[in-house]
Amino acid sequence: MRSSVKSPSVAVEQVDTTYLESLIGYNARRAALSVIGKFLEKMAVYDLKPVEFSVMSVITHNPGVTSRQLCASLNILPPNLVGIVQALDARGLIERLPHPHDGRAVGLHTTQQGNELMLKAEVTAAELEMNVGAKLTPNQVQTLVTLLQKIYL
Amino acid sequence: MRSSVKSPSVAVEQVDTTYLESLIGYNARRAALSVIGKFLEKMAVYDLKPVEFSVMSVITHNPGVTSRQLCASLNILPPNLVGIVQALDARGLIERLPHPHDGRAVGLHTTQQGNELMLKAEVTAAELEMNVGAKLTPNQVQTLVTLLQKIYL
DNA sequence: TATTGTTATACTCTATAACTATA
DNA sequence: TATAGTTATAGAGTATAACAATA
Repeated sequence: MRSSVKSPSVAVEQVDTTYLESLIGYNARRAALSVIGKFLEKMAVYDLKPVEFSVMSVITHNPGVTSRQLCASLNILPPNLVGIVQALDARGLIERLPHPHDGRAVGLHTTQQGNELMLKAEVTAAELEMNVGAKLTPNQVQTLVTLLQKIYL
Repeated sequence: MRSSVKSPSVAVEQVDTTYLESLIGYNARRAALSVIGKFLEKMAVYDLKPVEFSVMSVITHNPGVTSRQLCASLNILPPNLVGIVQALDARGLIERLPHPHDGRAVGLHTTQQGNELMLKAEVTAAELEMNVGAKLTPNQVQTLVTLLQKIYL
Protein backbone atom coordinates (compact mmCIF):
# COMPACT_ATOMS: atom_id res chain seq x y z
CA MET A 1 0.00 0.00 0.00
CA ARG A 2 2.76 2.40 0.92
CA SER A 3 4.01 2.59 -2.65
CA SER A 4 0.60 3.66 -3.99
CA VAL A 5 0.06 6.46 -1.47
CA LYS A 6 -0.36 9.77 -3.26
CA SER A 7 1.27 12.85 -1.91
CA PRO A 8 -1.47 15.46 -2.17
CA SER A 9 0.75 18.46 -1.99
CA VAL A 10 2.87 18.04 -5.09
CA ALA A 11 2.53 20.60 -7.86
CA VAL A 12 2.20 19.53 -11.47
CA GLU A 13 4.81 21.20 -13.65
CA GLN A 14 3.97 19.94 -17.10
CA VAL A 15 0.50 18.54 -17.79
CA ASP A 16 0.62 15.11 -19.40
CA THR A 17 -2.15 14.65 -21.98
CA THR A 18 -0.63 11.69 -23.82
CA TYR A 19 -3.54 9.43 -22.94
CA LEU A 20 -6.18 11.74 -24.46
CA GLU A 21 -3.92 12.32 -27.42
CA SER A 22 -4.13 8.62 -28.21
CA LEU A 23 -7.91 8.78 -28.72
CA ILE A 24 -9.35 9.31 -32.21
CA GLY A 25 -12.36 11.33 -31.02
CA TYR A 26 -10.26 13.71 -28.93
CA ASN A 27 -7.89 14.41 -31.80
CA ALA A 28 -10.65 14.76 -34.37
CA ARG A 29 -12.47 17.26 -32.18
CA ARG A 30 -9.37 19.32 -31.42
CA ALA A 31 -8.35 19.35 -35.08
CA ALA A 32 -11.86 20.27 -36.21
CA LEU A 33 -12.07 23.16 -33.72
CA SER A 34 -8.67 24.42 -34.84
CA VAL A 35 -9.54 24.40 -38.54
CA ILE A 36 -13.02 25.83 -37.95
CA GLY A 37 -11.49 28.64 -35.91
CA LYS A 38 -9.33 29.66 -38.86
CA PHE A 39 -12.32 29.24 -41.16
CA LEU A 40 -14.34 31.67 -39.04
CA GLU A 41 -11.62 34.31 -39.31
CA LYS A 42 -11.09 34.01 -43.07
CA MET A 43 -14.80 33.84 -43.91
CA ALA A 44 -15.72 36.83 -41.75
CA VAL A 45 -15.28 39.13 -44.77
CA TYR A 46 -18.13 37.28 -46.50
CA ASP A 47 -20.17 37.10 -43.28
CA LEU A 48 -20.36 33.34 -43.68
CA LYS A 49 -20.17 30.94 -40.76
CA PRO A 50 -19.18 27.32 -41.44
CA VAL A 51 -22.80 26.12 -41.53
CA GLU A 52 -23.83 28.94 -43.84
CA PHE A 53 -20.91 28.19 -46.12
CA SER A 54 -21.90 24.51 -46.18
CA VAL A 55 -25.53 25.33 -46.96
CA MET A 56 -24.59 27.80 -49.69
CA SER A 57 -22.15 25.29 -51.14
CA VAL A 58 -24.70 22.49 -51.35
CA ILE A 59 -27.29 24.81 -52.92
CA THR A 60 -24.69 26.07 -55.40
CA HIS A 61 -23.79 22.57 -56.52
CA ASN A 62 -27.39 21.29 -56.28
CA PRO A 63 -29.75 23.96 -57.61
CA GLY A 64 -33.32 23.15 -56.60
CA VAL A 65 -32.33 21.13 -53.54
CA THR A 66 -34.98 21.11 -50.80
CA SER A 67 -34.58 21.97 -47.12
CA ARG A 68 -35.19 18.36 -46.22
CA GLN A 69 -32.41 17.18 -48.51
CA LEU A 70 -30.09 19.80 -47.07
CA CYS A 71 -30.85 18.63 -43.55
CA ALA A 72 -30.18 15.01 -44.45
CA SER A 73 -26.89 15.65 -46.22
CA LEU A 74 -25.49 18.14 -43.69
CA ASN A 75 -26.89 16.48 -40.57
CA ILE A 76 -28.88 19.54 -39.51
CA LEU A 77 -32.27 19.31 -37.81
CA PRO A 78 -35.08 20.91 -39.83
CA PRO A 79 -36.05 23.52 -37.21
CA ASN A 80 -32.45 24.69 -37.06
CA LEU A 81 -32.17 25.11 -40.81
CA VAL A 82 -35.17 27.43 -41.09
CA GLY A 83 -33.41 30.47 -39.66
CA ILE A 84 -30.29 29.86 -41.72
CA VAL A 85 -32.24 29.66 -44.98
CA GLN A 86 -34.35 32.69 -44.05
CA ALA A 87 -31.23 34.74 -43.32
CA LEU A 88 -29.55 33.77 -46.62
CA ASP A 89 -32.79 34.61 -48.42
CA ALA A 90 -33.05 37.98 -46.67
CA ARG A 91 -29.47 38.74 -47.74
CA GLY A 92 -30.43 38.05 -51.33
CA LEU A 93 -28.00 35.15 -51.65
CA ILE A 94 -30.62 32.49 -52.38
CA GLU A 95 -34.18 32.32 -53.64
CA ARG A 96 -36.95 29.84 -53.00
CA LEU A 97 -38.83 28.54 -56.04
CA PRO A 98 -41.78 26.15 -56.18
CA HIS A 99 -40.86 22.49 -56.38
CA PRO A 100 -41.71 20.95 -59.78
CA HIS A 101 -43.89 18.12 -58.50
CA ASP A 102 -44.31 18.49 -54.73
CA GLY A 103 -46.46 21.32 -53.48
CA ARG A 104 -45.13 20.96 -49.95
CA ALA A 105 -41.48 21.35 -50.87
CA VAL A 106 -39.50 24.41 -51.95
CA GLY A 107 -36.53 24.34 -54.29
CA LEU A 108 -33.54 26.39 -53.15
CA HIS A 109 -31.39 28.24 -55.70
CA THR A 110 -28.51 30.68 -55.44
CA THR A 111 -29.04 34.16 -56.86
CA GLN A 112 -26.52 35.88 -59.11
CA GLN A 113 -25.25 37.66 -56.00
CA GLY A 114 -25.05 34.39 -54.08
CA ASN A 115 -23.13 32.76 -56.90
CA GLU A 116 -20.61 35.59 -57.03
CA LEU A 117 -20.12 35.44 -53.28
CA MET A 118 -19.57 31.70 -53.32
CA LEU A 119 -17.07 31.91 -56.16
CA LYS A 120 -14.94 34.15 -53.96
CA ALA A 121 -15.67 32.19 -50.78
CA GLU A 122 -14.59 28.90 -52.33
CA VAL A 123 -11.32 30.49 -53.43
CA THR A 124 -10.76 31.61 -49.84
CA ALA A 125 -11.65 28.12 -48.62
CA ALA A 126 -9.11 26.65 -51.01
CA GLU A 127 -6.46 29.05 -49.68
CA LEU A 128 -7.34 27.98 -46.17
CA GLU A 129 -7.03 24.33 -47.14
CA MET A 130 -3.55 25.02 -48.46
CA ASN A 131 -2.75 26.88 -45.27
CA VAL A 132 -3.87 23.99 -43.09
CA GLY A 133 -2.28 21.57 -45.49
CA ALA A 134 1.00 23.44 -45.26
CA LYS A 135 1.64 21.31 -42.18
CA LEU A 136 0.99 18.24 -44.32
CA THR A 137 2.10 17.10 -47.75
CA PRO A 138 -0.62 16.99 -50.45
CA ASN A 139 -0.44 13.23 -50.15
CA GLN A 140 -0.99 13.36 -46.41
CA VAL A 141 -3.99 15.66 -46.85
CA GLN A 142 -5.54 13.14 -49.20
CA THR A 143 -4.83 10.31 -46.77
CA LEU A 144 -6.31 12.29 -43.86
CA VAL A 145 -9.51 13.12 -45.72
CA THR A 146 -9.93 9.50 -46.85
CA LEU A 147 -9.42 8.13 -43.33
CA LEU A 148 -11.82 10.67 -41.80
CA GLN A 149 -14.50 9.73 -44.32
CA LYS A 150 -14.11 6.05 -43.49
CA ILE A 151 -15.15 6.93 -39.95
CA TYR A 152 -18.34 8.89 -40.54
CA LEU A 153 -19.58 7.94 -44.01
CA MET B 1 -26.79 34.36 -71.73
CA ARG B 2 -29.18 31.68 -72.89
CA SER B 3 -26.81 28.86 -71.97
CA SER B 4 -26.45 30.07 -68.38
CA VAL B 5 -30.17 30.26 -67.70
CA LYS B 6 -31.09 27.95 -64.86
CA SER B 7 -34.24 25.93 -65.02
CA PRO B 8 -35.82 26.58 -61.63
CA SER B 9 -38.24 23.70 -61.70
CA VAL B 10 -35.93 20.71 -61.76
CA ALA B 11 -35.89 18.41 -58.76
CA VAL B 12 -32.62 17.20 -57.24
CA GLU B 13 -32.53 13.42 -57.00
CA GLN B 14 -29.22 12.74 -55.33
CA VAL B 15 -27.50 15.52 -53.39
CA ASP B 16 -23.90 16.03 -54.45
CA THR B 17 -21.64 16.88 -51.50
CA THR B 18 -18.33 16.03 -53.14
CA TYR B 19 -17.07 19.60 -52.84
CA LEU B 20 -17.57 19.77 -49.06
CA GLU B 21 -16.15 16.28 -48.73
CA SER B 22 -12.89 17.57 -50.16
CA LEU B 23 -12.42 20.02 -47.27
CA ILE B 24 -10.36 19.02 -44.21
CA GLY B 25 -12.45 21.01 -41.74
CA TYR B 26 -15.74 19.58 -42.96
CA ASN B 27 -14.49 16.01 -42.70
CA ALA B 28 -12.82 16.56 -39.34
CA ARG B 29 -16.03 18.00 -37.91
CA ARG B 30 -18.26 15.26 -39.30
CA ALA B 31 -15.88 12.55 -38.08
CA ALA B 32 -15.56 14.15 -34.64
CA LEU B 33 -19.34 14.41 -34.25
CA SER B 34 -19.76 10.78 -35.30
CA VAL B 35 -17.19 9.46 -32.82
CA ILE B 36 -18.42 11.74 -30.02
CA GLY B 37 -21.97 10.52 -30.61
CA LYS B 38 -20.87 6.93 -30.01
CA PHE B 39 -18.81 8.09 -27.04
CA LEU B 40 -21.89 9.68 -25.48
CA GLU B 41 -23.83 6.42 -25.77
CA LYS B 42 -21.13 4.17 -24.36
CA MET B 43 -20.18 6.52 -21.52
CA ALA B 44 -23.77 7.08 -20.41
CA VAL B 45 -23.47 4.19 -17.92
CA TYR B 46 -20.75 6.15 -16.12
CA ASP B 47 -22.66 9.43 -16.50
CA LEU B 48 -19.59 10.96 -18.15
CA LYS B 49 -19.82 13.37 -21.03
CA PRO B 50 -16.75 13.80 -23.27
CA VAL B 51 -15.58 16.92 -21.43
CA GLU B 52 -16.04 15.27 -18.04
CA PHE B 53 -14.14 12.22 -19.24
CA SER B 54 -11.33 14.46 -20.50
CA VAL B 55 -11.17 16.38 -17.22
CA MET B 56 -11.22 13.20 -15.15
CA SER B 57 -8.56 11.68 -17.39
CA VAL B 58 -6.18 14.64 -17.03
CA ILE B 59 -6.67 14.72 -13.25
CA THR B 60 -6.09 10.95 -13.06
CA HIS B 61 -2.83 11.18 -14.95
CA ASN B 62 -1.80 14.47 -13.33
CA PRO B 63 -2.71 14.38 -9.64
CA GLY B 64 -2.56 17.88 -8.18
CA VAL B 65 -3.21 19.65 -11.48
CA THR B 66 -4.87 23.06 -11.10
CA SER B 67 -8.01 24.35 -12.78
CA ARG B 68 -5.92 26.79 -14.75
CA GLN B 69 -3.69 24.05 -16.08
CA LEU B 70 -6.73 22.00 -17.01
CA CYS B 71 -8.18 24.93 -18.91
CA ALA B 72 -4.96 25.47 -20.82
CA SER B 73 -4.46 21.85 -21.80
CA LEU B 74 -8.09 21.11 -22.72
CA ASN B 75 -8.85 24.51 -24.24
CA ILE B 76 -11.70 25.23 -21.82
CA LEU B 77 -12.45 28.74 -20.53
CA PRO B 78 -12.09 29.06 -16.73
CA PRO B 79 -15.72 30.07 -16.07
CA ASN B 80 -16.92 27.02 -17.94
CA LEU B 81 -14.72 24.64 -16.00
CA VAL B 82 -16.04 25.71 -12.60
CA GLY B 83 -19.37 23.91 -12.93
CA ILE B 84 -17.72 20.77 -14.30
CA VAL B 85 -15.26 20.56 -11.40
CA GLN B 86 -17.98 21.32 -8.85
CA ALA B 87 -20.18 18.53 -10.27
CA LEU B 88 -17.34 15.97 -10.22
CA ASP B 89 -16.55 17.04 -6.67
CA ALA B 90 -20.20 16.74 -5.61
CA ARG B 91 -20.27 13.22 -7.07
CA GLY B 92 -17.27 12.29 -4.94
CA LEU B 93 -15.08 11.57 -7.95
CA ILE B 94 -12.47 14.22 -7.22
CA GLU B 95 -11.24 16.23 -4.26
CA ARG B 96 -9.66 19.64 -4.02
CA LEU B 97 -6.55 19.96 -1.88
CA PRO B 98 -4.50 23.04 -1.07
CA HIS B 99 -1.75 23.82 -3.54
CA PRO B 100 1.74 23.27 -2.04
CA HIS B 101 3.10 26.74 -2.75
CA ASP B 102 0.32 28.89 -4.20
CA GLY B 103 -2.46 29.95 -1.88
CA ARG B 104 -4.66 31.01 -4.77
CA ALA B 105 -4.59 27.69 -6.56
CA VAL B 106 -6.23 24.38 -5.71
CA GLY B 107 -4.80 20.97 -6.56
CA LEU B 108 -7.25 18.52 -8.08
CA HIS B 109 -7.06 14.81 -7.25
CA THR B 110 -9.20 11.79 -8.03
CA THR B 111 -10.77 9.98 -5.09
CA GLN B 112 -10.68 6.20 -4.72
CA GLN B 113 -14.17 6.17 -6.23
CA GLY B 114 -13.08 8.42 -9.09
CA ASN B 115 -10.10 6.20 -9.80
CA GLU B 116 -12.24 3.09 -9.93
CA LEU B 117 -14.70 4.78 -12.27
CA MET B 118 -11.95 5.94 -14.60
CA LEU B 119 -10.36 2.49 -14.71
CA LYS B 120 -13.63 1.15 -16.09
CA ALA B 121 -14.29 4.20 -18.28
CA GLU B 122 -10.89 3.95 -19.94
CA VAL B 123 -11.52 0.31 -20.74
CA THR B 124 -14.80 1.32 -22.38
CA ALA B 125 -13.01 4.10 -24.25
CA ALA B 126 -10.48 1.56 -25.51
CA GLU B 127 -13.31 -0.68 -26.72
CA LEU B 128 -14.84 2.27 -28.49
CA GLU B 129 -11.52 3.06 -30.14
CA MET B 130 -11.37 -0.49 -31.44
CA ASN B 131 -14.95 -0.17 -32.62
CA VAL B 132 -14.21 3.03 -34.53
CA GLY B 133 -10.92 1.59 -35.64
CA ALA B 134 -12.68 -1.48 -36.99
CA LYS B 135 -13.23 0.55 -40.12
CA LEU B 136 -9.48 1.21 -40.19
CA THR B 137 -6.42 -0.96 -39.77
CA PRO B 138 -4.34 -0.33 -36.61
CA ASN B 139 -1.77 1.24 -38.89
CA GLN B 140 -4.34 3.60 -40.38
CA VAL B 141 -5.55 4.61 -36.89
CA GLN B 142 -2.00 5.54 -35.98
CA THR B 143 -1.61 7.51 -39.22
CA LEU B 144 -4.91 9.31 -38.69
CA VAL B 145 -4.05 10.34 -35.12
CA THR B 146 -0.62 11.55 -36.18
CA LEU B 147 -1.99 13.62 -39.06
CA LEU B 148 -4.74 15.15 -36.89
CA GLN B 149 -2.16 16.17 -34.29
CA LYS B 150 -0.05 17.87 -36.94
CA ILE B 151 -3.01 20.15 -37.58
CA TYR B 152 -3.85 21.37 -34.10
CA LEU B 153 -0.72 20.84 -31.99
C1' DT C 1 0.20 44.90 -10.95
C1' DA C 2 -0.83 40.07 -12.37
C1' DT C 3 -3.01 35.62 -11.61
C1' DT C 4 -6.41 31.92 -9.60
C1' DG C 5 -10.81 30.81 -8.98
C1' DT C 6 -15.31 32.40 -9.15
C1' DT C 7 -20.10 34.65 -10.24
C1' DA C 8 -23.24 36.50 -13.34
C1' DT C 9 -24.71 36.72 -17.74
C1' DA C 10 -25.28 36.69 -22.73
C1' DC C 11 -24.97 34.44 -26.97
C1' DT C 12 -24.89 30.49 -29.91
C1' DC C 13 -25.82 25.72 -30.98
C1' DT C 14 -28.60 21.79 -30.68
C1' DA C 15 -32.83 19.24 -29.55
C1' DT C 16 -38.03 18.20 -28.93
C1' DA C 17 -42.97 18.91 -29.50
C1' DA C 18 -46.49 20.40 -32.15
C1' DC C 19 -48.75 22.82 -35.90
C1' DT C 20 -50.20 23.60 -41.37
C1' DA C 21 -50.39 22.36 -45.78
C1' DT C 22 -49.78 18.93 -49.08
C1' DA C 23 -48.89 13.97 -50.58
C1' DT D 1 -51.39 8.29 -42.63
C1' DA D 2 -46.94 10.32 -43.79
C1' DT D 3 -43.95 14.14 -45.15
C1' DA D 4 -42.13 19.30 -45.93
C1' DG D 5 -41.67 23.32 -43.80
C1' DT D 6 -42.38 25.94 -39.85
C1' DT D 7 -42.96 27.87 -34.86
C1' DA D 8 -41.98 27.93 -30.13
C1' DT D 9 -39.11 26.62 -26.73
C1' DA D 10 -35.86 24.17 -23.82
C1' DG D 11 -31.29 22.74 -22.98
C1' DA D 12 -26.26 22.50 -23.72
C1' DG D 13 -22.13 24.71 -25.06
C1' DT D 14 -19.27 28.81 -25.35
C1' DA D 15 -18.13 33.68 -24.58
C1' DT D 16 -17.03 38.25 -21.93
C1' DA D 17 -16.88 41.29 -17.82
C1' DA D 18 -15.99 41.83 -13.22
C1' DC D 19 -14.92 40.54 -8.48
C1' DA D 20 -12.17 38.63 -4.05
C1' DA D 21 -8.09 36.45 -2.52
C1' DT D 22 -3.36 35.75 -3.20
C1' DA D 23 1.14 36.32 -5.73
